[in-house]
Amino acid sequence: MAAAAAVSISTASKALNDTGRMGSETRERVKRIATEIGYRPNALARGLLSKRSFTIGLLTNDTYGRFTLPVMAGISDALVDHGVSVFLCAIEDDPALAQIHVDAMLDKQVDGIIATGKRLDRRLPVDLSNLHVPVVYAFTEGTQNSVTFRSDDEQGARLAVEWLVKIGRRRIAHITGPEDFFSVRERAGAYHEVAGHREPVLYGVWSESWGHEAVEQLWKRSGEKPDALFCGNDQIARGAVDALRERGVKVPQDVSVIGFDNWEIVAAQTRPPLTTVDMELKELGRQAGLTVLALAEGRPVEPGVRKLPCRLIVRQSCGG
Amino acid sequence: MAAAAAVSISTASKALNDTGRMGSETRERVKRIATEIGYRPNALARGLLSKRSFTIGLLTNDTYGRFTLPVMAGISDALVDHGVSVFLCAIEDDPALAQIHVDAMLDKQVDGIIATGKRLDRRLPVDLSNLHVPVVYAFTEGTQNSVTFRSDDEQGARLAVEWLVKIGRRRIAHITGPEDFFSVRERAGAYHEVAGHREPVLYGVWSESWGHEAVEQLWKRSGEKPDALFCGNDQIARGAVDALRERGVKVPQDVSVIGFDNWEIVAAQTRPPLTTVDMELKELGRQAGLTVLALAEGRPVEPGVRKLPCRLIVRQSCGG
DNA sequence: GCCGCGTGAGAAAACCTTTTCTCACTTGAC
DNA sequence: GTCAAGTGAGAAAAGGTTTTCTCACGCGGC
Repeated sequence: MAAAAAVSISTASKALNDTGRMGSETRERVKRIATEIGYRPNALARGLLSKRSFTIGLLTNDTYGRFTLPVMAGISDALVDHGVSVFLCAIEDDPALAQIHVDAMLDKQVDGIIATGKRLDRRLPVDLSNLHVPVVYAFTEGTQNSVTFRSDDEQGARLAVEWLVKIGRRRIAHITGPEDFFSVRERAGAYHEVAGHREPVLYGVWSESWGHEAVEQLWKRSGEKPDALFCGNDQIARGAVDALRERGVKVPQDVSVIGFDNWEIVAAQTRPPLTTVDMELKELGRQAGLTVLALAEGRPVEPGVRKLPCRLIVRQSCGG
Repeated sequence: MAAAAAVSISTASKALNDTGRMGSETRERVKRIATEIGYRPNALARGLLSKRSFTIGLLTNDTYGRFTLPVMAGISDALVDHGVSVFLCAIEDDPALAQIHVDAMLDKQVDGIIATGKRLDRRLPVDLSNLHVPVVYAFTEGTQNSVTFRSDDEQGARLAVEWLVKIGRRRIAHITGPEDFFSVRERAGAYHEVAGHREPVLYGVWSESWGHEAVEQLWKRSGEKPDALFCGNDQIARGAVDALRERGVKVPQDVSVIGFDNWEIVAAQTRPPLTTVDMELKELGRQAGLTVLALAEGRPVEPGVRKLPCRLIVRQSCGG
């Protein structure tokens, strides 16, 4: 204890926290000695008293990290300035494991929990609705009266299709993932609104090979070919670009392609590099982090779903 | 406090922990009431007394998560059974940020720290050598007298090249990353030992386009072409496979290709799917986790570098 | 009938902070 | 010279748990 090294006991606390009444020279001396001996207050003891552990739990079922990592980076980024640390709990869709992690977090007196996933329209396999700590949902389905952050897929899709229209494309096809994904339906809806119904929507799976196959289907049909492809994610877009190259169709001269996700590793390595929609997941995480913090501190937060805008990342696959 | 609900104060503790002397019917009653009211001991208070927080810190500079995520999954997997939670601290090669995170972890009385990175031969930008908590290094360069876990890249490369030899390939080329990577040199060394010096090693960067370009170089040369490519990672392998396909060279009929990393997203989506070397990073994380735990509990652990064996994942890019 | 021992359960200290309360001493005013 | 006010600093409690210590009671043995 720093007090031992210096003078007293409770005086030390007041000196270090700039509280209480005391002579300025005493205060300075205590502070100096504290830094000299490298004193660090025990956060456990402090937390015991203040009921705040400066710790939050992050629950995710996204083992692969495609979506979680940027979200997490944002959360950490936002909270580190407030002295808050993050427990990472990967639960892999296992309800029992999830419960174990939640219990461990609660035991450790987390100030709040952020639940995140890999899909907007799925719940985590654990019920967080009646905890005595605040819960915020990020990129996963929340409960009634909760605060939920998600990307605005409709706006993102609109951004992409409007861009294609703006650069003069008229026959825009949409190759995307499984129709039971909420995001897929939202993006397809925006696509229809902006592009009209001149070209079909091809639903499939989230893989390069589907992108490849979808292009085969489109180009085998009679009639005019599309002059642009709006793809449901970057992997599909990449498969599509590869298929076009194999057919001798030039990207972006003959066909413009836009992806979704801005997954650097795919989008930037595609030839040509993909223009794509970024969901700004780091910003999403940042806001989620600040929101749990607000709730933990008792500041009021309006419940509901917050849709965060996407951003178009322009690379070379569009031309224009 | 459960005691209030039941009978006494310290008796409750003894009842729940199966310690002390007391009537079995009292013990049972306390336990029953505890579960009824959903009592959970406060880990902060417990940690304050026991000097064990059942918390460890994971420090990483791998923002992208390619290597860290499996390692982390392994750590979490190993420690969750022991009631240990993990603080994730992403530090992005920023020494100041790293120090902030380390300080926060120490304040929160972590029982130990695991440092992990994206490269075997680089240090994290923060000195962890004189902390009063145990430190274990995983997939990053450790300090003198520390415990360090790493993949055995030499053995992994040997596995790959021996496999190629076994299926009858004789002109095996090695396309890999920058020579200043320790892993690159180890893998190239093993390659030379097993394959001899009949084919060159092509050093480049960790990208698909380099794999693509390297194949161009190899096939433009006069003389016999390679009948197998051992690539330094899956991205290079993928670029190589794409280049071979464009040249009309059949994989695996004409040329066998092996990658490194078993990065599912690349290896499994390549056409044909890549045979590759898996570094077993999850197992590496698991062992690192158990090791900090051992150190935290005061059990002796031999310092030094532990090399963990890689495993060959056979898919379709090799034939044989 | 008395003493000692075993048994069950509570009291108290300790862990480390923060915060409130109290006390002693100084100083200024009348 | 006395009293009030003000100032500096320490004492003590609280937070929730574990552990050690103490105490009261009942029963068996002599």
